[in-house]
Amino acid sequence: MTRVLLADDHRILRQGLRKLLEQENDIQVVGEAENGRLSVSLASELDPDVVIMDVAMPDLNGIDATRQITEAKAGTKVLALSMHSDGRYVTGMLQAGASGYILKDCAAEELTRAIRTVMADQLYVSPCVAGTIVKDYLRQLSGTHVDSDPTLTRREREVLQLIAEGASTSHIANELHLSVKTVETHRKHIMDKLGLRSVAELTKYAIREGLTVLDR
Amino acid sequence: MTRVLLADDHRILRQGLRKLLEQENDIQVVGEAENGRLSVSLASELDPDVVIMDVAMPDLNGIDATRQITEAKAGTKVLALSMHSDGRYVTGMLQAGASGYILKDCAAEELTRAIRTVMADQLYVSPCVAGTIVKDYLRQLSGTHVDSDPTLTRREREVLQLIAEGASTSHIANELHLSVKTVETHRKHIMDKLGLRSVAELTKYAIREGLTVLDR
DNA sequence: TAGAAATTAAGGGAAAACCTGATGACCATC
DNA sequence: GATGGTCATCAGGTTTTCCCTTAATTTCTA
Repeated sequence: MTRVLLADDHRILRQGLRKLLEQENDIQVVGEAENGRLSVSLASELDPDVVIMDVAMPDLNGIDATRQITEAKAGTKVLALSMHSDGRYVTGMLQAGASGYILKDCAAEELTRAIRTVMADQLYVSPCVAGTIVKDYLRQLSGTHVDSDPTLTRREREVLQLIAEGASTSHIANELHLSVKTVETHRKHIMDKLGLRSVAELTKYAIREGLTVLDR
Repeated sequence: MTRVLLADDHRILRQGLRKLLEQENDIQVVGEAENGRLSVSLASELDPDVVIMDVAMPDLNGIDATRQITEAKAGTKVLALSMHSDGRYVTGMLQAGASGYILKDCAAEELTRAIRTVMADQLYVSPCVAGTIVKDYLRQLSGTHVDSDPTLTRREREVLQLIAEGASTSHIANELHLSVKTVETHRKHIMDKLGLRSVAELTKYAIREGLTVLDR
């Protein structure tokens, strides 16, 4: 029996996925998470075989959540379920340790096939996004390995996402169980690394990097 | 028996909704549309009682699709199912003739309740978006006619742009030859009018409104 | 294993935000 | 020509955040 954790910020989608997966007699949904942070703690608590992970989620995005989950327990498979076939999301998720990447545009059969594939220790990537990966791969082969942006640490990305979502310093401190002073330090490091001096600029950077979205 | 047409661009979500709705013995899913244009032609072909309509869809968006459907046949109910609680989407859908508006964040029970409510010729609006509507309504009552950009004054837009470009309060005050206190007041008015609480949110709003750009 | 990077956090002064309140200026309309 | 509205301007006082420096502990890496 494959035990599955669902991580997506839309409850109706989670409930629908649960119904679809419950039809399969070798798959069992053991939990649901409405944001990335919750998915990390539930993954460690429930120890599922597979986490179905949306890429764009509030609080902690799917990429960083995936990294935390796969690093905490290498056996846990993460299957990305995304609206976007954007190359940055795909490579980001796979680099973060995801074992598969499928689109919300796919059929339920593809989802179950993907689950069984990653359970067999193989990668599953939607045909429609595979092209993107190959393109990125070829670009990398051709030597244009551009590392122009300074790399933020995990913690810094986490803090940046919350800043860009409009959270105050004290709110972030609470959320991450840190002192206000620590959050301030992270913010300063982020600004120093990026050469930015305001929340407005940080927000734009976060949007470009896909750490936050423009709605809401 | 209530006959339902599902219009959403994500197949996995449509399949999930279908499974959820099939549990109800007074509801029957008679068709699925993956974009707005298809939903219009399927609505006329299948003549469903209710169309569950995503707001953001390719080809033809949910608002215009709703307008075409309700104009073609007044009896067809449209129930908006959206990721966003943004006021413009909500009012846009309702003005286009939708009988309800619920969020993807809702539970399946809320979806079925909404379907039954609109079938009883009543409006159903998610509690979380009702506030937005009431605010818009009150603003309209108070006399200010609703433009594409409702209530920001010229000065406020000027200040907002500078905020979104990363300028500090004192820099804005200098730039506009104002006191810091005046700039603070403008900022507060902007936030109050838009219902936003942080520079990050203001920045996103400004980007959406084209007041600032994402580059640099 | 030594050095570097990451994460955590404190103190203290400067700056900004937040809340309340207030003054003209302008503008419609009654 | 008095009234009520928004708009634009700003002050005082309180709370919060920002900024700079310093530093301990953990973790990664060469």
